[in-house]
Amino acid sequence: MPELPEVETVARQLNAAIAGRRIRHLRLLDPKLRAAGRLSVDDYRIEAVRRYGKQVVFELVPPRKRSVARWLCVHLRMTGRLIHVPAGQTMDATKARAVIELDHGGVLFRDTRRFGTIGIHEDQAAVLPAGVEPLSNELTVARLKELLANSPTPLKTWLLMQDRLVGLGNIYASEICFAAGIHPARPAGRLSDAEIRRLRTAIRRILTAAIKHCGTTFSDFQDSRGEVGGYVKYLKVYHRAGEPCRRCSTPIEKITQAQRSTYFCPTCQPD
DNA sequence: ACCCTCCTGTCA
DNA sequence: TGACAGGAGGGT
Repeated sequence: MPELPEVETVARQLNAAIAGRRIRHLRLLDPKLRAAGRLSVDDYRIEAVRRYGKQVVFELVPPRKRSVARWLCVHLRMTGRLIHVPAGQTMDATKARAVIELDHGGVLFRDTRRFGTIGIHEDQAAVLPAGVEPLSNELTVARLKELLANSPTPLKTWLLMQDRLVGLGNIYASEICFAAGIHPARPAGRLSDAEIRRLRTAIRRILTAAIKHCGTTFSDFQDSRGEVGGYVKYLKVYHRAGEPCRRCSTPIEKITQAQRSTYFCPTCQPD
């Protein structure tokens, strides 16, 4: 489910709802998460909730001034959800892998496939993603060209590599290739300057629009308020195999790249 | 570049 | 019953 726009949506909503709250206790219910809890976050105050790459990061300040700040990092992977439960509402933890109990209300971590992870860190450097944030000023045409240089990897697969750009996943990678008019199998390092400019524009335009619509719900994404993402109706190619291209009516094709589905229009994205 | 694995649920 | 699903790490 969650790629950059979905994670951004959840982080913004949680920040608005619980910044300033104190964590009473982080309850790890799924034994798979046991390793996360070696550092405690109990009694820490939530200064802010932000997106780092695809992670939702709770920036924490310690209860006593002498001790050091901590970062509680949640990676939702495929099916993770963070649900804000306001004070006074009963927290149904039966399907939760973890519960963040706050001084007022709390947050449930639900995650059907249990791929999601929780980590607690004491230095921010360990939390910062390796790749470039695609919506930051860092992503100039020149920087993108540098990142792409010499890579033989097919463009769509390249877009999923989190040590280059962070935050893109399977849905938006296909959508971005379509918006840029580039075939997903083109070697990333062999794009023309004009194509690189189109690619950068597409990355920013699609992500910004998707954030504006609170992400994409394909099957089960829900934000922290339990609502679905509104970007689904804007998808041009993802999950539309056989359906007519919205631009030229050619049937959308589906191929497999790096064991994952890719969707594209063979007319709008010539080889 | 290919393979598999971690899990569970849903759909053809 | 098998294919597939928004992610990512590992191995060859």
